[in-house]
Amino acid sequence: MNTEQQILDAARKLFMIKGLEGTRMQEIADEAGINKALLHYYFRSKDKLFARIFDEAFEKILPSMTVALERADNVPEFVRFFVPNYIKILNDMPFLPQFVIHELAQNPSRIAGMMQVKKFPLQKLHELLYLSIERGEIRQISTEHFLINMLAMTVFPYMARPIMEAVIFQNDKERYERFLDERVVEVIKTILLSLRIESETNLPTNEHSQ
Amino acid sequence: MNTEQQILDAARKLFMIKGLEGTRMQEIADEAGINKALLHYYFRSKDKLFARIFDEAFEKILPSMTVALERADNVPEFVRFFVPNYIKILNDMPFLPQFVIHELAQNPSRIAGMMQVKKFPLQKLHELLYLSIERGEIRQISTEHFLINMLAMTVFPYMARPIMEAVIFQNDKERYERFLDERVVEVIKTILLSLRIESETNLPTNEHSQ
DNA sequence: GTCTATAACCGGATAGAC
DNA sequence: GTCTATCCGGTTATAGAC
Repeated sequence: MNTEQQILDAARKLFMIKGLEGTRMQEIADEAGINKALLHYYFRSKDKLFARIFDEAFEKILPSMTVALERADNVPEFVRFFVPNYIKILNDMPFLPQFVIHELAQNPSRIAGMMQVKKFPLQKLHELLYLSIERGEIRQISTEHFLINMLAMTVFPYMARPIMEAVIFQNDKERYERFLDERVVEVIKTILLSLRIESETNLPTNEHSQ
Repeated sequence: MNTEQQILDAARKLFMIKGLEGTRMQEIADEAGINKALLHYYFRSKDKLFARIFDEAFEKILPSMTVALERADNVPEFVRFFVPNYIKILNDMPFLPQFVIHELAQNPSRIAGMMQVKKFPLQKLHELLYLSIERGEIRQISTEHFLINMLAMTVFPYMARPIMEAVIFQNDKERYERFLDERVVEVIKTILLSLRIESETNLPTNEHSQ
């Protein structure tokens, strides 16, 4: 396995949890099993290495929404496709949202150049939602509140894990893992019920579980 | 106004957004309008000053739940009391959750000594919820999922603001503020509907709004 | 209590041998 | 490409005058 990739893996692991300022170049070198000077040989500076990791992380945040919208013909279909797929990403990279948000809070300009932000298909979701509302299939709700509600319930258990695991689960890691496994079903159920789609009360329990 | 308080105010403001590693002692001194050496005179070290701010912040996270539970005789009452009160705290300190979670992710042991964690009245909420479920007033749901759903929808719009404001609201700060104002009503409505309390469909819109 | 000056340390970056 | 040794700037912390 080549050195550049080892560095990127080590940097990702550390930056994700400890952030830009909290991570030492020495730590990255140790984690990658190489010399500190090599980091500069491959990436010139800490800032450049970080930018690479951040951009790569940001890439993973938005596209799954686009995919889910392309495949869905109605709101329940969208929810049932989006939630399990997003949770799959979160299981792979549990610190992703926390990382991106923390760094964006310090340096909002990082988001400026990102193309995906402009391409974000909010309009597509809006049309899907309002078609359903006009048909009387779901209750009146704004696209923004709907989207934030769904994202919140999906993402929050991962972001807030340090405090939730301690306060609610007395630091029982395994119980928290099991709790996270239940989220796919629970989030879909809660979202659809809150839209008052009565016929969706009985949901399949494992079709989308990982 | 005394120097110690000025220092604490400055430190809180900066630590909240930039974190422990991201904040310079010089910045805190400048913000407080005093000399850098005075920081050490009053708090000995950066770590000790930070610990003071962190503990004080953590204090604000849990108690409002306890209060809401003490005053509530049933689930809708609890939700209607908790959500607006928590949002009031978040409006005062929008970075509070992000701050606590980020620092807890680096150093989970910070939570170890906190008494409030052990005092957290999960059992009380559990009893309230299961009484309602047995009475057939609300659907079957675990206390943990219910609590996380409510917290997620309440807290997430504040935590994720940097990315949500950019992606969904094209960095329109005022629109985001208005969106946040709508959350009290929207979160209560979504939670109660998702529990299938049909009679709660029509909610008062301003009783608890700030 | 508050300041200036400085010590002590740490971390990112570079030079240069191999 | 990879290493050791070193530089240099910045940051925390302290000494000591007022």
